Amino acid sequence: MATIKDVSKHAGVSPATVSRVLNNSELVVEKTRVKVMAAVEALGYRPNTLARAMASGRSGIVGMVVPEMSAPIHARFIGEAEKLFRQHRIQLIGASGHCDPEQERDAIEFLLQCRCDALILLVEAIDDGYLKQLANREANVVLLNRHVAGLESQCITLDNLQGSFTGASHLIELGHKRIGCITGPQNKQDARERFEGFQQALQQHQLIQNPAWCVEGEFTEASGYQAMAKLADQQLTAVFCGNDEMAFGALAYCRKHGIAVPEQISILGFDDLHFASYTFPALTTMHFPADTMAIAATEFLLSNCYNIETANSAPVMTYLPTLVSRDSVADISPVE
Amino acid sequence: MATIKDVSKHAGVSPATVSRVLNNSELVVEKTRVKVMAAVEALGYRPNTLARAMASGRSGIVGMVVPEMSAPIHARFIGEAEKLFRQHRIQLIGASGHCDPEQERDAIEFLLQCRCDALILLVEAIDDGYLKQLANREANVVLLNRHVAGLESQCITLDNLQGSFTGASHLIELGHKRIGCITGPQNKQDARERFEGFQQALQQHQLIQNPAWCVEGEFTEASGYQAMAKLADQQLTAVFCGNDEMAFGALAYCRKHGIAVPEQISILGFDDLHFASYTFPALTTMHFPADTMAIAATEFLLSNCYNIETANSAPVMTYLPTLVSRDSVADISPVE
DNA sequence: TTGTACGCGTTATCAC
DNA sequence: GTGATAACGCGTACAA
Repeated sequence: MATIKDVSKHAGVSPATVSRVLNNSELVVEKTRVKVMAAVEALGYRPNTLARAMASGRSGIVGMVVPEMSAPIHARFIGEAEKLFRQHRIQLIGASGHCDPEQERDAIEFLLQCRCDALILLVEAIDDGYLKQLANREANVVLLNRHVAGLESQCITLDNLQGSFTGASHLIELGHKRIGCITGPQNKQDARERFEGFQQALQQHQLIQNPAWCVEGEFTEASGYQAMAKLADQQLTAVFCGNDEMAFGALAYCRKHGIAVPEQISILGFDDLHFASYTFPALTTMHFPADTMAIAATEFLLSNCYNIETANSAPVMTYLPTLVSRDSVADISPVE
Repeated sequence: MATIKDVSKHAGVSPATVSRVLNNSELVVEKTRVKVMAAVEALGYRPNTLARAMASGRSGIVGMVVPEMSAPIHARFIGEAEKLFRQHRIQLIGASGHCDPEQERDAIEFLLQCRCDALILLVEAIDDGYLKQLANREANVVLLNRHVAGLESQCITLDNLQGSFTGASHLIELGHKRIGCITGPQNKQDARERFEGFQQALQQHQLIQNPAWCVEGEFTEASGYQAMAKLADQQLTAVFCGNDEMAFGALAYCRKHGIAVPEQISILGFDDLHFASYTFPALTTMHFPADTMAIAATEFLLSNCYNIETANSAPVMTYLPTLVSRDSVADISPVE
């Protein structure tokens, strides 16, 4: 593959001049520029990003760690960020952390070796201390969906507590009193927050909180299905699910066992996955603005790390889930 | 960040020796190796992947282009490949082509500038000529889901035609005679192949092929929904869908309009997305082994580009979709 | 077994 | 405006 030297010889100028032309330096006379561009064309020259990074001290690479690249919600994060970054000729590289402290750490170390200019981290298992040290000494870091004390200005988070509070309140307003809950794994922060918001809503309305009505799932359909099996004979009128996938599982259980949703039982999800509108009944759920948050993280770095000002260079750092009403929740409040 | 020179000074050896230790060269005495490793630890040294790539002429980067990184099926491709590559300390970087020739080309050029050692391409719009030239001159290339004459040995494809033939035949064997079809966009190769297989199956069983029974969709739920609207009054007993997403749309239409699936009409999908088992009724569909194919592509490159032999270094290049029977297709064959 | 010196392809800092 | 030249951090012949 042709190098900058090849181009310079072909054009009869110095490598430095070629570099200037390629980097849109003003200090190049039109005639020279044309000559150089012609040589670039003729040789099919492609600047070497690696060499460029070495020389300039900027890699033009942003790394991103998500739990699982193949999970729909994470794919959305990556997809949106990649699209926006590439418009600015910045390469996003992804790595998966699998919610395991060692694997997350390994992923981060790996990205650091690639000399990423910045890191977008959606990590759950790794400890705060490591992240703080990372942010202070090693790299430009944005934390997604995680709150670390001292790093507030770099955390883009979803207000899970407020979101599930809103969701549970919606159920209550519709007349539901016997409300069950399928929570996510309680070793995860977001699952805990979502459970907490649910509990607070019930508490505020002085509703019964029966431990038998709360089952811990694993954020998967299968676990939602099994959780619903345990909840089925508790005479509940509604079930609040920690995420959509468990809600899908719960829905599947109800269909399988002839429990009509929402006539016999209402089901509320959380995340608003793409498929939520195609279940039967279509899932009422709390919308998680993943796209918006991915874009916010991207714009934050574009501005803070690359000095590129975008339409929205001071992105909002905390997002609120909004209720998306579909067909899986019934209004059972007494008729006036 | 510490460099190899810093480490060498700290350890009191030459940079070359540090390099040897880091690359597991045999020519290092144990005592030296310990000294060096201690220095590495002490300084928190991380080898610079970029510099390493420059010096060795190997970037250790594989690029991958998919139509849309946020689409579930593509996310699966990327996720699987990344997982396997990273075990071998190879970085996968993804870019989206959006099914547009210019954007696909741009994505490829961009990856080439990053000096990827190899490219995994899931591109639909770009022309064969460009790909051939690329494969012959520029890089190690694997084509996913695309057959290019002359590049057979580097194409990992799904036998769409055989798959839809199998699917349609299944419908026919179950007694269906009035079978409609919602095809994907006919400017896409896979959509055409799937339609072709469908037609061949009908032809072989001498069934009617009414043009009014075939509607072209766009591989999206919305288009499947609309297509089903056109098909609803054609007295069909089954509809073959070019992919699952359109089948989801068709399912949604049926529910909305009180058409019972599969009692009144059977629906068959194609792809076997994760979500297919959670629709109502659960979707009968043709399984697209995306995970397996992604792993095949990865192993192919591991072997052919990095000389790393894996469990399965001579992967199968053509895959056959298999029928996954769920609940959306009814047996209406006359009782014997 | 270890050290020296050069090259990888580019940018940046000087002179001219 | 343009051209030498020295970095950037590492791998690797070659020498010792």
